Amino acid sequence: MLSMSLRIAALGLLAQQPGSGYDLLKRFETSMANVWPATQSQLYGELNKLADAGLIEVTDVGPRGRKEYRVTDAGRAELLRWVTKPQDDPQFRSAGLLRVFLLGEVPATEARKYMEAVTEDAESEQRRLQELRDTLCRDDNDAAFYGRAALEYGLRIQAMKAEWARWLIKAIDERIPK
Amino acid sequence: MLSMSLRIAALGLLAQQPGSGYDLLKRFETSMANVWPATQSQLYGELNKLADAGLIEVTDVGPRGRKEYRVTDAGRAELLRWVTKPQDDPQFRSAGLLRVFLLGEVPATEARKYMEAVTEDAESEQRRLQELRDTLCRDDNDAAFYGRAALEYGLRIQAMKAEWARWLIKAIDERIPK
DNA sequence: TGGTGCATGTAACCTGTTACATGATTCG
DNA sequence: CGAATCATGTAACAGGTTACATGCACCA
Repeated sequence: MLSMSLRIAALGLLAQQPGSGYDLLKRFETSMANVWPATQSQLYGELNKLADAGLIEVTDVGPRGRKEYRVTDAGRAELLRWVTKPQDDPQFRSAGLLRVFLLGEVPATEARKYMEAVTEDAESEQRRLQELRDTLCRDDNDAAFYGRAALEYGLRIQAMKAEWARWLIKAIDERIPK
Repeated sequence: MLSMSLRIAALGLLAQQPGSGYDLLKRFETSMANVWPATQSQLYGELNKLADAGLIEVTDVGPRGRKEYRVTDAGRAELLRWVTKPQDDPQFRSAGLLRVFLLGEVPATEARKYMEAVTEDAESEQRRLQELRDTLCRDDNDAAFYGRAALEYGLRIQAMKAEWARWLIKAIDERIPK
């Protein structure tokens, strides 16, 4: 019962704006995907659990059994509690970094090739996030403000990653003579 | 059956140097913990699966049932295959970034307080990694070289994170008047 | 009326965590 | 001999992915 980040992600999106599971799913596919991705299956299950726990409630049932959800006061309290108590976050894991860690076990040419791919990937991710930022609304509400802040973090990560990868490639090249 | 990063982490550590599950566990707790953490329970299970799959083999059984493992040729091939084909990596997830994304749903004072904690956390992590780097051996072998490269990545991330957090705090302060 | 999109749900499976469980060896 | 450490394992559960399954509503 630790962590529960998906639970919070769904709760938080509903706090920003009410909607159905289907609506939420769209928002997960766009903005939230870069921060905490979730599948359709998982999301619908979580919404039912949130409703059972009284953190959200169904305000309306529309066509095709569409359930309109809204956060409750208890839900807002839980959200505040989670945001201000960053105790039980899941540990950092990176398959990309694991690869780097093990790069010594493959031929140097393969290692270099991998790092080149990392550079290109970081650069293309950077472009993708730049485009995303340009298409974003210029709203001055809180959600848009912090959304842009999270996006800025992603941009800085990719810039750093590309720079680091180029630095490592140079170091590999200087080592090869040995 | 996708991803399998723990499987590779264990295989890779054994490729760097043979040893028992217990030996491996120690290496997971120290160096590998920063890249791909694993629990004792998970590791022993994975070692048996790797042996069943013929990617590693038991070369010796010592006191207390200690099993000495070593990678096989098939294991080395699998390692090379995984490193050079970064297709099925698990998606990026960050509880910290999720918090930032949802910071608009809590009072501004709480949001600011959280970002201050982020700054401090990044700075202390940076110090921890600096200390780790200083205690590391100066070996010039491949494993040490790429281990330091991964560590450098962590250092740059923390530096970037601290800088970004300070930038965001400034932006929050400039927004408060509204 | 037929296709696309809306809308939700279930089942099987894999990964990862926590807790429990057991016993041998070494050293003071 | 008792404590710490070496050494491996199992069981229960939570979180996440994939695939399957179903049906309504809207619009051309």
